[in-house]
Amino acid sequence: MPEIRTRFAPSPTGYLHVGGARTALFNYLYARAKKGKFILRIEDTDQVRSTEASYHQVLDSLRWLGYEWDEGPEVGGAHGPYRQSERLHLYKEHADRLINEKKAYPCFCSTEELDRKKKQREAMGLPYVYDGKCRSLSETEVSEKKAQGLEHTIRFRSSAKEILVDDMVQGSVRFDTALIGDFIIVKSDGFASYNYAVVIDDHLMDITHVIRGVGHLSNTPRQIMVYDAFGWKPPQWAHVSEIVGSDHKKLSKRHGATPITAFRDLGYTARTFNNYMALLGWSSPEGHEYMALEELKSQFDVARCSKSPSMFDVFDLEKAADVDLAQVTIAELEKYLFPKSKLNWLSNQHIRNTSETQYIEEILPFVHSVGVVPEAETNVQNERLVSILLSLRVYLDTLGQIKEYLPDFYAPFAPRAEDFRDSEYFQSENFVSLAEAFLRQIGQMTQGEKLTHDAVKTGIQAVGKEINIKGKPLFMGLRLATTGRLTGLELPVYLELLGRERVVERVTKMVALKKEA
RNA sequence: GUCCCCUUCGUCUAGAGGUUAGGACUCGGGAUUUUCAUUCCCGCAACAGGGGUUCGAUUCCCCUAGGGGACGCCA
Repeated sequence: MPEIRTRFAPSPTGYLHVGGARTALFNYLYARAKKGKFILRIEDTDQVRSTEASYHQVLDSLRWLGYEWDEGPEVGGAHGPYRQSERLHLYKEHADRLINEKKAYPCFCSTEELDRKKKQREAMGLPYVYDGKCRSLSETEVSEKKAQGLEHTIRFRSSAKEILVDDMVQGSVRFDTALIGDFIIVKSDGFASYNYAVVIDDHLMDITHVIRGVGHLSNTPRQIMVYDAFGWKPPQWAHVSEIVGSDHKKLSKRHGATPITAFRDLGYTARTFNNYMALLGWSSPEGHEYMALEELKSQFDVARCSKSPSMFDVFDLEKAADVDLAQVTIAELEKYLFPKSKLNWLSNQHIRNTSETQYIEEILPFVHSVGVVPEAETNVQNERLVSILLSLRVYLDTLGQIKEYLPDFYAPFAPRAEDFRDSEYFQSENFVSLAEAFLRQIGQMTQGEKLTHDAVKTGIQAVGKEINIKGKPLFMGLRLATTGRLTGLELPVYLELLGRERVVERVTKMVALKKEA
């Protein structure tokens, strides 16, 4: 059996979003699952819209996601070059061959003329098909027109027949080529058009499986005609369902066509994203949902892909009305995410299940950007930072959320009386005696002794005995007195991480606040 | 308009001609946690509608409705 070769062929006309990334993922996974090769090809024949910046963005995104390509730009390979703009000679050669064999012909019809005819057909309620005006131009007519300097395109000469697309996902789908007509394979600027270039490239690159969005299904008969004209064998087709936004429409700027890098910047890991995207339209035969890339690489099969579209449902569109989610800042974008999405749940699972070292390594850049931890302490050697980060990880849906928690441990403590006006524990008459008793307990500890988990526990018990309260009032009162908050980590852990000095400072400030009030 | 595709809990999905239609996220309730969270248990919630075929259809066929996609010198 020949080696399986898949490819991802983005056009560098924008950034990579979830739709494109998922197509890349499927191609990558299929190649890996079948021990084949994954090829990256850049389709930059649209001279107007392709940009170098976009090219770099796309590669950057692909690298972040971890889809190392076996052949492609910046890696090379035996089937290069891998940018269509560098393969022009190949398209030319093959187009000449088709013209010589009378399977293609030059067309001098102007855009205006074509537009007019198209509108006429539309007005009659008919699908637009090229009328074949230039189909039987004689050679002398052709050279005359060329001599006049008229621009021309090259059209493929199609014949009416039925074409059966045998698709691994869609099944057998029939198309009538009479509805397609003679389509353009070379544009007047001399560049190959998509439906033609893709065939030349896929054939020359020995692509065995074309996995792409179902939007391409109706292009497939055109491509099959080109394969037939050359006498080549078409690849296996696999047209996977499109990903739609919460509005049930194809991902658009407003509805989730957010650059994949935005999710990276928010603090979702590539592991999370790959796992989540794999679940959009595919399911593991074992029914697993939480999966590492390794499992995906061995289990994925395009044959298990669903035909129905899946919704990328992570944004609250009610909130995001009139907002272009592809343009807003990361901080802004975060506000429009559903906090309880499956994506967040998966992300949390991945954060808490990775190794401690990997987690620390990955979160450090985010810690850095919060800006409250002193530069000198922002490293893996800092025990306090590391303990804090490890205690907090169960709470994080994204690495970026660390910014919610860090200031509590590092920023100056400045409680304000109005924040506690409605707190029953702060208003309680026991509050001061409770706080002071705890302060005395800490004071009894020898100089320099660390406020450990256990020391806090025994301290709390002693306070309870002394003041003669127990239960919730004891704990909540002390929590408020020592942290200025009613929620957070388990109290002993919390105080240990805060450290003796900070705890003393907090209790002192809280007591002062209470006495003032 | 023409052609193609789709429709299982709110969402991601499993499923097979006979199942109490399963799981996950969310949501609700409870237990544990002397807080929130975590964890655990329980629960709510779906086969778009109508016709066939069949002993039996959510599963196969047809129609309707709704949705999506394609119909470019874009890819």
